[in-house]
Amino acid sequence: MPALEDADVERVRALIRSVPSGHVTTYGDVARAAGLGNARMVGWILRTDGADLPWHRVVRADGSLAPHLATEQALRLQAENVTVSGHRVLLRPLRHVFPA
DNA sequence: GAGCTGACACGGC
DNA sequence: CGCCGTGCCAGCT
Repeated sequence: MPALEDADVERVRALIRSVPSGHVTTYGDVARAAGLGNARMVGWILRTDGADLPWHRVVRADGSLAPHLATEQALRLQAENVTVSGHRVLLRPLRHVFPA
């Protein structure tokens, strides 16, 4: 019965807000921590209700960024001292892990 | 009601 | 290593 509920959306928003400045997380991690089946849903939530969130701290599993956001996202990340090479971030040392 | 689209992940090449 | 194709779930036309 996995129809996206308001509670799920709020959970995702809270998780992203909990990511400290200078750190980044992945869509997959957020999805798993929020109890969502697919990481695509996280992207969908951010697209609809993520304007007021630090969405730039959320990247793909391999550290790459979505084409349309790549430019601005990279800019914002660099402003937080996050190393960005091209359209890709080094999440190895900066990856924020959510508590199980 | 059916089909296309998308702020993703993963396995191959 | 990086690019490409396939699978997933929900929403929109």
